[in-house]
Amino acid sequence: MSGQARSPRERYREQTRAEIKEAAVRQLAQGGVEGVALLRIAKGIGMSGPALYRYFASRDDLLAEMVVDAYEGLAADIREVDLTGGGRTALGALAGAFRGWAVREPHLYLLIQGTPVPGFRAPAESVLRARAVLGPFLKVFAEGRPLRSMDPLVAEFAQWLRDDADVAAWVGQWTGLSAEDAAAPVALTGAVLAWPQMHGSVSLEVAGHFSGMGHRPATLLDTQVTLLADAFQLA
Amino acid sequence: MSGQARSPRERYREQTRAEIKEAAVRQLAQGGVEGVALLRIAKGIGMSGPALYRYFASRDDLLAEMVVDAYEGLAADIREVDLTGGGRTALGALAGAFRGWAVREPHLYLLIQGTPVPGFRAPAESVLRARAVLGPFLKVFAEGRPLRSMDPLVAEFAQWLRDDADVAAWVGQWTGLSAEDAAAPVALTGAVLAWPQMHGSVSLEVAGHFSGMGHRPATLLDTQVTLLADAFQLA
DNA sequence: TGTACATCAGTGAACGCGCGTTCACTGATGTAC
DNA sequence: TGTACATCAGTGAACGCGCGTTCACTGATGTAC
Repeated sequence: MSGQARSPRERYREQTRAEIKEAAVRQLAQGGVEGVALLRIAKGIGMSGPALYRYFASRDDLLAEMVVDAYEGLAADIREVDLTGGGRTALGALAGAFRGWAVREPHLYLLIQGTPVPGFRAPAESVLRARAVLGPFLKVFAEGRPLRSMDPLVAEFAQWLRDDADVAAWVGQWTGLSAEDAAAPVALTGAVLAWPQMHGSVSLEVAGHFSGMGHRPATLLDTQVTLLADAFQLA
Repeated sequence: MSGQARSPRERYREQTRAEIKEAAVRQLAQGGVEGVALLRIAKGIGMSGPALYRYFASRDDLLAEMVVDAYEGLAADIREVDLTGGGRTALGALAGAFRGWAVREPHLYLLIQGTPVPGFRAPAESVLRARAVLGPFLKVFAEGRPLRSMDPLVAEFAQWLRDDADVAAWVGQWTGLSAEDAAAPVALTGAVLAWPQMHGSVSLEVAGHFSGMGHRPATLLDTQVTLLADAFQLA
């Protein structure tokens, strides 16, 4: 992560941490969140149980780090999408990257976007990571000219933009717009509307609810993207 | 359920079964699926643990019945929606009923539409119940005239309709259309597209992912419904 | 209406299991002089 | 370069917990004659 010179011990430590997290992800894939068990992880990588406490303060700590890592992984894929050209092409590419990551890491997608784990408080850091995921969508929708039917939703997001300086800063960072610009609430509305659109089909696909149905999930997502692009009259 | 005369013993038995399920739902609300524990349920209703085995063969059996009940509850709410008039008004009412039930019973919504429980196979019966939920949507979309951009998806669903007699029968039952009618795949496409649209915003709302965001979830859902109604040019 | 028997609801004890976490410890690795 | 000490990684034993499920049983309720 940092470019600082690290001692062999530090290098080894980080390597072991990574190994533990990899084992945890493997267990997540097999048995869901409840299947992530420290003792079994330890056994899996040839350690005794208590040894893990050298690396993570508790099971919840490990889970919290996995959540942050997952958001970061998704955000990284989104970040790599080429936005030059903008418009509905860029939107489709973003949505494709979103779905691509989710299909590749279904258990991780469900970890961060699925049923919340009872008693487990998501780390505050994950909100920031979630914003990194949606950021590029802001850029695309800043060029949008929404249909009249979007007005009520745009109005609500405009209000939010006025009330919440953090959100305004986030929008500004990705679009260069200030909260007063008329395009700012449009960008925000588009991005936040894109989220449930994508989540709708992607989460059902990843959870297996489309099994036995005669359509390609990608076609479904493309169709949803088109609806959205039309509503914002993207080029 | 049936109108048959039941002995006092049978009445008592059903009453106890219901009581057990109510306690299970209460635990589901508190601690998620993993929080549903037979021993704790028993304690909650003043019974000893093993007594529950008179009523349910296993924990999975109880869970399976809860899933079916939940689908039935949602389907019942949907069924009561007044569809006279049709068009986007009817669609909005259906979507509102869908969200209304989910918001009222968030844990049940997550049970049937959220992250699948690892190792737990959903009962086959639940597929039928799920179709009961989507049935009324078929009726509304049978009147739709989809935009060209819907063509790829409609084509895939038309193919499915040709391949799967069960689905064709289901569509016929709600719309009176045969699989050859051009309107049949349109109805199917609309209903199945409405599902992820609604699920997208409803599941994020119910899972708490909208907390701290400055919009009314109902407005978001209405907007998604409008996109859909436009795409099918509903009256 | 009364009696003999079958069915059913419910109990308490016990099973084996895997879990998260703590503790006192051993031995290896790094650091200061 | 060598020695004394501090830091760290890892272990084995043990804790208390709650779980699903089985078993042999007791007592109440229903049924047949």
